[in-house]
Amino acid sequence: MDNRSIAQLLSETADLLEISSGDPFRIRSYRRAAEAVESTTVQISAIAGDAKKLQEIPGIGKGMASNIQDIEKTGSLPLRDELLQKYKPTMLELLKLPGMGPKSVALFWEALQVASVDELEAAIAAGRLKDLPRFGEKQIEKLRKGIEDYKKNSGRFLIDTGEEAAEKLIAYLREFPGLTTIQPAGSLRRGRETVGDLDILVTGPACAEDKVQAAVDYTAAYPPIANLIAKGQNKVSFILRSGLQVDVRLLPEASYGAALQYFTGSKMHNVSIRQRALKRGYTLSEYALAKVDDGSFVAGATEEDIYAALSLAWIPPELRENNGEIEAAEKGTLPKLIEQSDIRGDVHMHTNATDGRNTIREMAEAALARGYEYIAITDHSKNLAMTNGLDDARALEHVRRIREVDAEMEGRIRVFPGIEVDILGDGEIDLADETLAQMDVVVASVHTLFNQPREQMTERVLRAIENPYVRILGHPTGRLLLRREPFELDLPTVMRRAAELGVAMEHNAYPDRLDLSDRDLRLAKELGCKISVNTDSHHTSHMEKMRYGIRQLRRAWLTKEDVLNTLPAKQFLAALRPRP
DNA sequence: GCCGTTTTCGGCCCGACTGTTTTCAGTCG
Repeated sequence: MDNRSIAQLLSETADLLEISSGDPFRIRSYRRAAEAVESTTVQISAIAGDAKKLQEIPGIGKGMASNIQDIEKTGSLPLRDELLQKYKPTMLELLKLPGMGPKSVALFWEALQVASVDELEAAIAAGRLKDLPRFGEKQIEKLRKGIEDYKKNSGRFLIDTGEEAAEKLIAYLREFPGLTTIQPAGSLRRGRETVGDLDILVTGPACAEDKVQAAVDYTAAYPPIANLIAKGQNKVSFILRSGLQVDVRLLPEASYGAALQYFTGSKMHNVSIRQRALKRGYTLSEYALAKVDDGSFVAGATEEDIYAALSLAWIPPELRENNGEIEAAEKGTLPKLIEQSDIRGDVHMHTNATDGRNTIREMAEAALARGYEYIAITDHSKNLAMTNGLDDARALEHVRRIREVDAEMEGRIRVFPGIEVDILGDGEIDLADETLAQMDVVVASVHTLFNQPREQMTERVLRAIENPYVRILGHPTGRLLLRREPFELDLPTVMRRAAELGVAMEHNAYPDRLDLSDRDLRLAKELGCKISVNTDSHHTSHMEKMRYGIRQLRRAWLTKEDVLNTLPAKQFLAALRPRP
């Protein structure tokens, strides 16, 4: 079993323990172990036979090592099975609703025998929550909205989950001789935040009509398949253990480009493209672009051929949403979209001084290895007590250490001192101005403000960015996809003021918290609001998540010029709001 | 349940915020 699945089982056990009001420290151990398994570079299944080796991983002790061995052997662990006798697996789903924690899940179960999102929805509709302690009108309304939102998104997976699943499957398919080109299409290729299912296109000599059956059989034998839905001439559909549905299509080389174009979508883009084809006497299908009158082949081997035959420049998949990209492709005015290699620095990251995993030096080395020219270390401030946030004294001491590391790196990479401060309930920043004055990068973070009316929220954020030391507004929408609704914040007003003040807007690149939607990003550009795309890395390995942020920027038509951290170090600092 | 040591057990990141409380529980990061 892969690390992620093991981590998931441990984490589920922690959730179940919490619902059963188990020992909080024991619960934390399971959570820590889950995190350790997820973030370690060691492949757990490879060393599962050796309890000693397992215990070398920090956070894994004797008991946890034995739990992991049980997981490898049986696919579960005794404690989890035991708890699942008492509670239902669907209760874990309830925890995903905003405002729902283990105590509420336990309460609903004990008082109402409600154990799933559907049952909760029915209970709310029937007014059965009214007599419950702690549940007044507002709480019930919040839950109702939360369920609505959850249902809208459920069934979809975050892009990184989709991408990982795709990469594994592609690696498997590559083992089969004669499959030369294997590529994901659909929303994964378009770089959407979430994917509903995976479309994988395959071609090569082994996909020729008389040979394809062997490749189809091989695909259908992919070990992680939980449920094979269909196996036909050139298509295999299945559901993975994770619940993700996958469609693999094996196509002859001549129609590969047509298929890629067709299955990449989006639907609206394809409708427009096909209309355009018809106007020119062509018809476009997933097999080819052909003449309407005699059906003769025009193009199909590559996407470029097809677009060119329609007098269009090739359109990057991220733009294919029928938002003017076809007109731009016709006129030759498609933007040169930002690329990952344009990014020169990542200016929001944490170290083990607070809740990060690595030292300043380790973060700097990892960033250097990625080819960055600079980073900013922005650990948490004291308000986030749970992260061991820095008070003024510790923050200043941290600045000193960051400067030391900066010197140690001898110019190979710059390491800027910074901090991620919280915006408090009154719009104040939780550290003194004298402390902030020592920082190159002050990220004022919205993420601790919750559940507030839109006006109040907006007012506090506006107040916070008036602080002259604040240079970047962090987590501007506090958006955690599939988990919570976006903050109620008057974003245009905030962006307008940020633009006036020269405060940059952060776009968090992390897949589950891509802060700004395509629309938000376009709006920022329109309003002249500067954008910095950061990973908020808590571990050296998190820096690679930058690519998801870049995809999102591309979807919003942004170019290198629209993003601050494509600038060299000095210009980057100069482009931020001037310090008092 | 882990860790570190005091080698056998005690300590383990906690403060803000909300809604429903009439003094606080639950959730969040």
